Amino acid sequence: MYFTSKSLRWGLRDHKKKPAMEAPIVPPRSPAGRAAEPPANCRHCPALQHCLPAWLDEAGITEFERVVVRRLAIPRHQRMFGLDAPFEYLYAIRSGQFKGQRASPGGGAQITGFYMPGELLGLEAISTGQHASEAVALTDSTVCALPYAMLTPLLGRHPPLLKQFHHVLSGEIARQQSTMLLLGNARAPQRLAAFLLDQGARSAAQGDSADRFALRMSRDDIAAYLGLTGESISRLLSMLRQDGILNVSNRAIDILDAARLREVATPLEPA
Amino acid sequence: MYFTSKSLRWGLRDHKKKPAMEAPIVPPRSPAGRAAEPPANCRHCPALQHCLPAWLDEAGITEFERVVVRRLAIPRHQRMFGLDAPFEYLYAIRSGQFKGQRASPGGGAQITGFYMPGELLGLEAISTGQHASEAVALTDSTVCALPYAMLTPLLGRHPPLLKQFHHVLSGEIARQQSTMLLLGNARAPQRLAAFLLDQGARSAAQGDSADRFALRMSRDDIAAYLGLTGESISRLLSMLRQDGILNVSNRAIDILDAARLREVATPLEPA
DNA sequence: CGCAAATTTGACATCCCTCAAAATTGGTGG
DNA sequence: CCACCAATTTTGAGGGATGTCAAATTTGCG
Repeated sequence: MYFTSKSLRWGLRDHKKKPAMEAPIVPPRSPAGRAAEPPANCRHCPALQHCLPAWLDEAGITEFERVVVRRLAIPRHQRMFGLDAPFEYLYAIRSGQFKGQRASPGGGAQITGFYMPGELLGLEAISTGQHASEAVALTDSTVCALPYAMLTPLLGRHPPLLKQFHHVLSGEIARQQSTMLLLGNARAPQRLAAFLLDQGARSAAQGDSADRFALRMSRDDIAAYLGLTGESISRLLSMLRQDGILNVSNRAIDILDAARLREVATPLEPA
Repeated sequence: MYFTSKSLRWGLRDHKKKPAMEAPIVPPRSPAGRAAEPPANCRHCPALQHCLPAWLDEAGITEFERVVVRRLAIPRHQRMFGLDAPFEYLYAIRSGQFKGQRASPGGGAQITGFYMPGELLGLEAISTGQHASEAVALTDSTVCALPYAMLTPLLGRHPPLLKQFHHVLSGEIARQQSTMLLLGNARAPQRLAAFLLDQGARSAAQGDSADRFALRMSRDDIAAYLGLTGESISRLLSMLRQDGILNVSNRAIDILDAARLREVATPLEPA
């Protein structure tokens, strides 16, 4: 039988119990109090070229730095902002890596993206003034907290800043569309292959190798991003290894045959 | 066996052949040439309160109208902009409804959203200067083409416009996150129930009834949005009707038991 | 009124989840 | 530096949700 009536009540997927072992929430309203870091210095920031002030002139950068309240250190596993927290800051990643996730009312969670240095976190909250998702550090990280209320007037006065801000917002929309395409149309092997290729490309964008990199997230994180289970990720990685496409050593990935991996990610059309 | 090696080559889902029967592409570079419509008049636009100039003062609206080149009529099934088209305009929906979709290299397609009056189309293209997705009218519609290059300087001079623009961009990010949550975490009945509730809410936001409305899109469109097949949508609608939750008459939906529909959309957690 | 397209319904196949247990890794204290 | 334990990862067996294929029915449009 198909779709029995009682099947309507089937719960969301939610396998192992979640110990909710996230790090304690840090009060988001006083980021400056968390770490006595030196004030931001964009000129020497390794992420500058991917960040908001990328195209600002010297005077603009100086003004921008005055707005950037302070650099923050976020240890691994710590939440930077939580669900339903009031929106006050955008966070620019200076170093490290984050995951963005949204909880479902049924207890599940979807990871909406992984974020690298130069990228902005919290963009979804501008609209409602409340964070609809949360961000968790995957590695020890540093970020710059940008008070949105002070950022806005700057945008009006510095066209390059405005342009870059819109570039970032639009890029996030485009990236999420790609993810939706994966979630809605691709089978599991294609999802994972596309994910690995994307991770490689991002690794390259940060100046590292495109086919040798370390995954910073767990199998379950990858699964929650791709709409699969951790077990499936594990099985698929084993297959790719057996096929000689990858070397996998725990979280270290070595792409041996990128061409074949691309074939897995993009199957040919049926003749 | 599980995930056999050759299963890696499995194609993307792609059921019935697509006759690619979309309407002919209208050259996107000269929207003013398509229809000899009167110039835009935001003050009397039914969609004003959801649109960009919502919070502008009189002088601001006048200036904004000078930027809005012209109103366009887009007949049902016509594509407004296509994949890989160069980005030049944002399109504000004045009346009607659109679907946004992104093609997958394997021949499939994911519908990234349905868009109502006052909403903006083409936001994903700001980042790269190329449209990564396409927009197709679900009903005869009218839109306003906003040349992005002329819009930008206006944003810097009118803070309410800038604020509304960011509200729209951020809202689109948040909406897509919700869709990803559905695609990655929810079973088919929950996806459809959530979709129907959302359609009802949007109907209400346009001033109509929240539990009596017409779906403007086909079953296959709903399926392509929810990551399912048209057959599944049909079956699920039949079940909801048999359970007394809905009345379905072709594309007319009548929600009889909204409380139960919400239960289907949000199953209780396992004890 | 007639035909193409959309929808519904049925039977069957399969992809991937669920449950379970073994193996490995990483962090921590001695 | 090593031992220990928790967390993560791997692997296996089996079942269920939903896709695929096919045919019947209804709807929409000229």
